[in-house]
Amino acid sequence: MAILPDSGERYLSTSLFKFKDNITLNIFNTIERKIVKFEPLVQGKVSVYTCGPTVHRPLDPALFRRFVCADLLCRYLEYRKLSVNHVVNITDMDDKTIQGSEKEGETLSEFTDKYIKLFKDDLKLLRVREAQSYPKVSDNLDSMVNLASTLVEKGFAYEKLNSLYFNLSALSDYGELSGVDLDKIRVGATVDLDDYEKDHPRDFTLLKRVGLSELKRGVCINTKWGNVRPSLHLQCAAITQSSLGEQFDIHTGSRELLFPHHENEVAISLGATGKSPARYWMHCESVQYDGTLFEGEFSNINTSSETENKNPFFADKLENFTLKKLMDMGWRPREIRFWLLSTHYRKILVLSKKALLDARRSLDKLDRCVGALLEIKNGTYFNGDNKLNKDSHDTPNQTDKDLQLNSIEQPLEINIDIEQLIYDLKHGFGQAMDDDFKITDIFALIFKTVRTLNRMIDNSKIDENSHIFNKNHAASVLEIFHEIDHVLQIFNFNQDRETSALWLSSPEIKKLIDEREVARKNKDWEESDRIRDKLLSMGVEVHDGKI
RNA sequence: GGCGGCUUGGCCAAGCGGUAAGGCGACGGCCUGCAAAGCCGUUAUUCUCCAGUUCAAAUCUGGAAGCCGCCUCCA
Repeated sequence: MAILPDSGERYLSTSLFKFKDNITLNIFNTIERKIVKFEPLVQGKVSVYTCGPTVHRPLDPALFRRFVCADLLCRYLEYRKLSVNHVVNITDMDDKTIQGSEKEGETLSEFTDKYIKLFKDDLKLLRVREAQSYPKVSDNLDSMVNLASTLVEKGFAYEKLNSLYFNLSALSDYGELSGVDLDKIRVGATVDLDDYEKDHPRDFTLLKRVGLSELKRGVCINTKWGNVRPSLHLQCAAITQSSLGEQFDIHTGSRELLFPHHENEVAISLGATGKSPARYWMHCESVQYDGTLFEGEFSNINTSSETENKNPFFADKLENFTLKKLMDMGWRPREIRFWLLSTHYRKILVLSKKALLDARRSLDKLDRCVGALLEIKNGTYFNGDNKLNKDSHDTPNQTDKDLQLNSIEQPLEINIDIEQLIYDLKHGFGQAMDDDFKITDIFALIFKTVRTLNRMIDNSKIDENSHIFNKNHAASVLEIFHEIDHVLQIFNFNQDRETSALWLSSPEIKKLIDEREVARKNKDWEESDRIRDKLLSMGVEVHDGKI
């Protein structure tokens, strides 16, 4: 008689084991300010647009977050068997890239190509799924000019001293996305209005006339309004239209972009096509730096304000932490990805030494569990020879009655536990992701699972016949870990210690282990500890059992 | 000045009307020659504060305080 651990629900309805084909994904839609059910425009397909980087310097943590959040979305949509078309624009023609290239004495494309490569390298390191396309602004200038023309024809844009501006007074329903009230904003808070000749200070730039140096370098478009360059707002609006059409599914970006950028993208679209470009808007929150990343390293430095100003590290701002810099400081990209995912995307994420250390320790714990599973699966589980020996000698610690009970009841019950564990993991993962990507629920679930697995492994004699935890169990658990890792990309399934066989095949390591065993048997602790340190420095961890 | 967001243990972080998930850290125990890892146990009568609604509030309502983002440069 076995006890069903879950009241038997999954035995009654096997369909619970599989996800339904229709989408039940719920996401927070910024424009509606609530969590809504996601339904793609075209059955089975999803179009996603993410505001890309300006390629004048390497990515900073706020950008990492934007792309890792978009990655989580795209990977999950694919996990749910939807075909994803992800477009990320690249701003390679703006004030910063032009100034940067001038400073470096390079052509614009020489300059931006370097940073485009860096951008893609960083994304790869952070295990971000490659987008379907990365259209460059400089390759889409015609579509921008065409879009601007349409706006002029429809009365939404006007020319003033060779620049083109969007006429906000022509659009009645401006502000729906960000909720701004045009009558109450403080105009000129971040812009020097003297630089512009707009009819109304609220109007925003579509095409900006270029200066003489840009004209000489040919970094401009010749239009009927003059030699100009597209504004950021026009860039994104034109690229979404030319690559995804007048309307697409999901527009993602960071909170900072909501106003004015995304609001203006909507305005351009409304003016040109009468439609809002994206049906769903997803915004991730900002990243903040708490100044602790170099704590300890410079503890000897006196922290008076004068010293702080002199020490470049104390002055470090969030945007100075490039991926390379973080890696130079010893943080692995996987740890950075884990940190980026560890906070819900709509909450502020803090970059701190503690946060990264937490990520590291959590991943270590996960890796150890996965490492053990891999070894069990491969039949090379090596928890110290002693433990295995001990176990094989210790078995008859039970009465005949116990053995009888075990052979009949316990195995069945424990097997069900493994199935239950896998079911809970898969089901819990889908449920949490469907509920606006409740990633913290998933991490809680994973670590709960790890503890359960450790307990099973601990209490089990690992061999072919183990009813509690054997090769097949390990393989099944690894399979489900693999499955959810297609989305999360945080597991490490290629650990060096993947097989103890690898160590044991190394004569040197085998010899050291054997030597250490002899030393331990002779109670020569000094020698034993010395060998242990040596093995550790070679990346081999020994876990002792009883002598 | 406007709009929006946040405030839960030492730290991170769930919870969204039914009596505080999970992780890290710390402490105690098991295991060990000692460690490490793992396991077990302890670690918030209480959720920024004050009122209110309710049989019942961290969760709803009203008010206060603190912190943060954005306000048509750039992305």
